[in-house]
Amino acid sequence: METPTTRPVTLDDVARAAGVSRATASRVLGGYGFASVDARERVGAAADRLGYVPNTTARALVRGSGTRLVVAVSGTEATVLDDPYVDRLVSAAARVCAPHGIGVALEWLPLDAPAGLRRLGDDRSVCGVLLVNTTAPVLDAVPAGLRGRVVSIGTGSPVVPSFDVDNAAGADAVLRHLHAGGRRRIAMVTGPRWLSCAERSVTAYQGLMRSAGLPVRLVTGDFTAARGGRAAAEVLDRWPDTDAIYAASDATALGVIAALRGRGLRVPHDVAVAGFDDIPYAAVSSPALTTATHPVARIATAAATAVLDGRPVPPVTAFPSTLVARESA
Amino acid sequence: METPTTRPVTLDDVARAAGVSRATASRVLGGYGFASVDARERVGAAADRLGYVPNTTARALVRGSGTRLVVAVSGTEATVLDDPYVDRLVSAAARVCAPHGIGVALEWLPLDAPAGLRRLGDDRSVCGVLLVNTTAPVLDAVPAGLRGRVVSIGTGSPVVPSFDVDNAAGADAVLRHLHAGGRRRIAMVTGPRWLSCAERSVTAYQGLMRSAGLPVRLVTGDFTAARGGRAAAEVLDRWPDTDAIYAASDATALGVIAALRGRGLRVPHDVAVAGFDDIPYAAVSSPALTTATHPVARIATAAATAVLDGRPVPPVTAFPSTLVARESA
DNA sequence: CGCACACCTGAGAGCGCTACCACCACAAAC
DNA sequence: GTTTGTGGTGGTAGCGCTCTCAGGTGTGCG
Repeated sequence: METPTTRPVTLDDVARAAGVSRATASRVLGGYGFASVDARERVGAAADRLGYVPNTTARALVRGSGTRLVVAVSGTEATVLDDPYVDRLVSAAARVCAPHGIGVALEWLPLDAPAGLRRLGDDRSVCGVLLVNTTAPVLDAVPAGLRGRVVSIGTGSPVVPSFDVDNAAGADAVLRHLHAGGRRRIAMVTGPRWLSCAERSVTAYQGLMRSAGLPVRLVTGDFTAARGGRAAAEVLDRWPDTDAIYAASDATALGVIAALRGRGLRVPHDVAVAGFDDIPYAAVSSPALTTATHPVARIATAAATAVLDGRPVPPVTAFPSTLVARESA
Repeated sequence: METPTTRPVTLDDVARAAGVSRATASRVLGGYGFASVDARERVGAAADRLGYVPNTTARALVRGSGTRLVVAVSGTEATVLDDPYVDRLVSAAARVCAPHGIGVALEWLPLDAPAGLRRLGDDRSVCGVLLVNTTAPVLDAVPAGLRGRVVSIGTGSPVVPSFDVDNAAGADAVLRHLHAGGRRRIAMVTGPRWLSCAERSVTAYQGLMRSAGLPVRLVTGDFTAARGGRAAAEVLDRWPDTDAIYAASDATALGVIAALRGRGLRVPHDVAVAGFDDIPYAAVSSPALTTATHPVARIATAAATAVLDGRPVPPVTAFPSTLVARESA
């Protein structure tokens, strides 16, 4: 219990106090190999009494296991690091890693400089990498030394397992809801077009519109509210009779609604608006936002767990997205 | 450049390739002690050629420096870990720590079990702790071994330096704006009352109301939108003539606005609403939210930097909060 | 009694690195 | 000539831990 004020308690101290060798103490505390009941009890008691906390740094060194999980975020500019989506990912990963003595680092990995990946692979303190907002070429360039320790959130690839929400299903649910509400001239504000996970929603949108004989009205966005506002203006300028806008993110949808309101249009009376993500503020916006769920924390938790476990993972893990019908559509 | 496929490159490899001893290579790469120009060049070239990446785990072990910064979040229940505020804090800290080879862990530290702090102090892999949403008694209980490696975000204490937004100034700015807009029956939905940083806004509110001869109308909230909605109902039930509500967080304010709208009241015409934080969605809510800034990322960055540097820090660092006047008030 | 096969233990070799220390060469000062 | 630096270098002792390996002590069986 009482730390000797200055020097930290080591395994040697515990072993000495328990009257066994360091090896035995390690076996007991590590829970592997053989150990007599007597030894187990004595070591456990000594560890408790001395307040022993294993030095995970030393353990990681000898095991060669690494102490950090790196969340590598790509994108066109470093400001993506400030995205609430990334915040949520990092935070959930940090929560999963904490009990294992592993910390999370957040780095920006420019898409045009995948060499950074090699450095991560050579860095023995890195036990795994979560690739976010990346592209297939980058995934294909993952060095061999990193295989099995890296997963992608969003973009898929044959070489790196990916975790993401089922974008197509979410888009499908939202668009069917819009259609069921009588909307026929439905525009979509997309995410960044280079992002394959964002593109899956676009494909779903296009497929559904075409099969229903409805016009395809696409405007490119970037998931942000500001861009959503500008995109809404563009939609109305190009297709003034639009009666619904499907935004690829809730932030975008909120921006769309604000822009619509600025033009004197009522939501959902004149134009219905639906988003994607079900962020906390979707429920309290005016009008409350109709959207589809995006279990970001669950995705990050699963991805981090997969890397930590190190077991083989199916190439694609898709999390269901369900409709949340509120007022805006 | 070319990693020998299997075994990672160590300092020994670099030293051998450069024709110097490991000690010299360490000195060159570590940038300390003496080294001839010739040695510097040879070691640098060899390191580049072999693609050497220092093993920060080994470095941390021998230096006794730790590889993780723990964000310890307190609160009444574990769900505070899902707070967007915490996400932002963790993410910003992870970004600061990454270049130093340090990872961030997120843990819940129950207020009634500060013993967890001792464990963190005894854990040699922990290089520092960021205490979030904690209380003065917990801060006073910080073990000696942790002093100098722990800072608090929010709550202050004589023993642990604290970083936070200037709550009082922010509250002051918002309330003066409300008053200037002609509002005289201003209610406040507070944060959790046990949280001293939240209480600073309350004190500012009370002081301002009293000195202006206005009624004090307090309802307790918890920073969430859901609680904000219920609090708004309570305000209107108790004081139906309320003409403004100051919420301790933007999330709360959004909940308040939704509840007001549910009662058929117009914002800001019937009741003005102001928040605190200036979250990204404040600008696109309907009506756009009047609020005061809360530089969460800057606070976390400063706090993490302070812990990493290890230099003495002033007991209190307050970040300015400025009014952002929009439509809701 | 010998032998196999459990179960259990401690010595010790590192993991990759830093930093202390001894040492060398050479130059300037006594 | 001896001392006292001063720039440069290499040997090596650890940091705290895991895990292999050699060596115990028992028990069951031929």
